[in-house]
Amino acid sequence: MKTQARPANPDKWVMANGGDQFGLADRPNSDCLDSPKENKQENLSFTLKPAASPQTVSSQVAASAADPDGMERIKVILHDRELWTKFDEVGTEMIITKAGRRMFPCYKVKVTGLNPKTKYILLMDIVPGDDHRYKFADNKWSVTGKAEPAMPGRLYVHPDSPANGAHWSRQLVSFQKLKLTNNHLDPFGHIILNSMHKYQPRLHIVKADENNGFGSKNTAFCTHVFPETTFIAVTSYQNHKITQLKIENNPFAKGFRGSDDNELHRMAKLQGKDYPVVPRSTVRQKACSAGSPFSRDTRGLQGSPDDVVSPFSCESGLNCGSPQELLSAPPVHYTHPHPHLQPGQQPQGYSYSKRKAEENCSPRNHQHPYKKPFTGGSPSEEDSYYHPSSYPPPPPGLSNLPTLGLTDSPYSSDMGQRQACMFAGSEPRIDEFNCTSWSYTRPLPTAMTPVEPYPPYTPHPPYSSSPQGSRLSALAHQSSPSLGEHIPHDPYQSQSSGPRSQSFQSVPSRQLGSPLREYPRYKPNLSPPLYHTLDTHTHIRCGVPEWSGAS
DNA sequence: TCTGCCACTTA
DNA sequence: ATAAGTGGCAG
Repeated sequence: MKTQARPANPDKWVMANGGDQFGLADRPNSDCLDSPKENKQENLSFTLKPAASPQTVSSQVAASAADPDGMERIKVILHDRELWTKFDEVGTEMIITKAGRRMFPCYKVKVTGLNPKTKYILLMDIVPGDDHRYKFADNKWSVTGKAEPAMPGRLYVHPDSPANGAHWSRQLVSFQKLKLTNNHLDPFGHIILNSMHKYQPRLHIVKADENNGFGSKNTAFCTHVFPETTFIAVTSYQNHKITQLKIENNPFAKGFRGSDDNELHRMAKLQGKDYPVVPRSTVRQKACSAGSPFSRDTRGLQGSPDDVVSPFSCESGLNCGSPQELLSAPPVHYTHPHPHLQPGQQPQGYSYSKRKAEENCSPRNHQHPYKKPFTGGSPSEEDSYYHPSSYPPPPPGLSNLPTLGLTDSPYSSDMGQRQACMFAGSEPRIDEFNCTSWSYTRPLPTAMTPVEPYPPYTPHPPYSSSPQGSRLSALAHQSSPSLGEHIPHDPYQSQSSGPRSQSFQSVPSRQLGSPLREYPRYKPNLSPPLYHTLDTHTHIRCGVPEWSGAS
């Protein structure tokens, strides 16, 4: 399979928050920025540049020389990290439905360190956290077997992409419209996941500058992973505590908030009774009283220090990996999947950040314990920004260009419709996920790497070592219409301003060989939103979506 | 387990 | 007003 490089410089790793056990995955989200949808299609094929070699572990400052693209200076702070942590401590569950379900908490990040004039594409993907299938019994999660083959990995390109650094930095980037589905034949471009499997969202920032455009040899990119965003996909909530957290925090679930009598009456009404009934939640909770199954052992371990910033991901010199990598992101996997899940695992309370230098964050990384205890202690740091999105999406046509960034204007008005694009990629796992943040670059297989079946899960996958040379294969995007969104602020956002600790982890770039696996893909043109899916092996497939206008 | 429908809420 | 996001529940 693929090689993996290992980190060249261990030093570089920065510890961020703890790593999770989960694999990492990241995907970009940006709601705030979301704009309306648009479609753009583009194919991208590009090669990644190697990031500069990581230099400093810690700060970005040093990065410049080694990091011509400045990818290492990019810092990403998870918005509303405290909320994510609350869920993570219990064992986050995300509902997946045939029609597609949004994530809650919503994945929003504050991105800093971008060159104001350089164009970037922000995208997310969600990779398997490990290769196990879980069950929830006795009020706790446990492994029941081996994971099913990964589905086609899809990428969700933030609707505002490509946009310049000033745009992305202006407000929170929200991936609010990203939806999760259990329909392997999903035609909407939603991210396809398997129920009762653990996943790790990952955010990728790809430089889409003309000078470094897609299509060209190297494309710098960096990947940020926030361990606290790991979750288990479910068709219905398993842990009552999660249900309660969702109800208490998601505005759309306000109707289920029991406070008061209202609830009793409501319940009674539902039950057709005249008299108040004890709120279900109450009942359930009692039943479930047990502590959360997930102990965050692992996760908890991840600990996030304060906020989670994943500043460095890029820093490592490599910052960037190729987009492909993204696509095929290696599964990261931590050794311990969830903390909760697996007992023996190491606690990740610490986060470490490594630089990508090494690329690998292999499990070995685990070694580095994160330091932080995971408390949520830190105040929120996140961001403070949020914002309306209003970028116009680029015209649909533009999008085709291979280069994402290049073509269009940044959020111009057209964007109204930008949409996120999905790419199908291989599914990487996070095995190594431990790393906190890192960026990687890896050689891409050619654009189309042959498809490989889903790589077996390896605890310590090898990573490709050299950051350089990675190239992206093409990413094709297509536009998809709908994704863009604006995001209102969340009620949840917290602001954090503090210095950030970065908690996120960067993912190693390994190259995975795994290209996208094939999958039945949905047809590109379908429905309303069109998304691009990219197969790895196929190379780009971008279907061009048309955008039908749907939004 | 998963799906469809329900009542409720936000946008 | 409509459209769409929520969890609960019955099947």
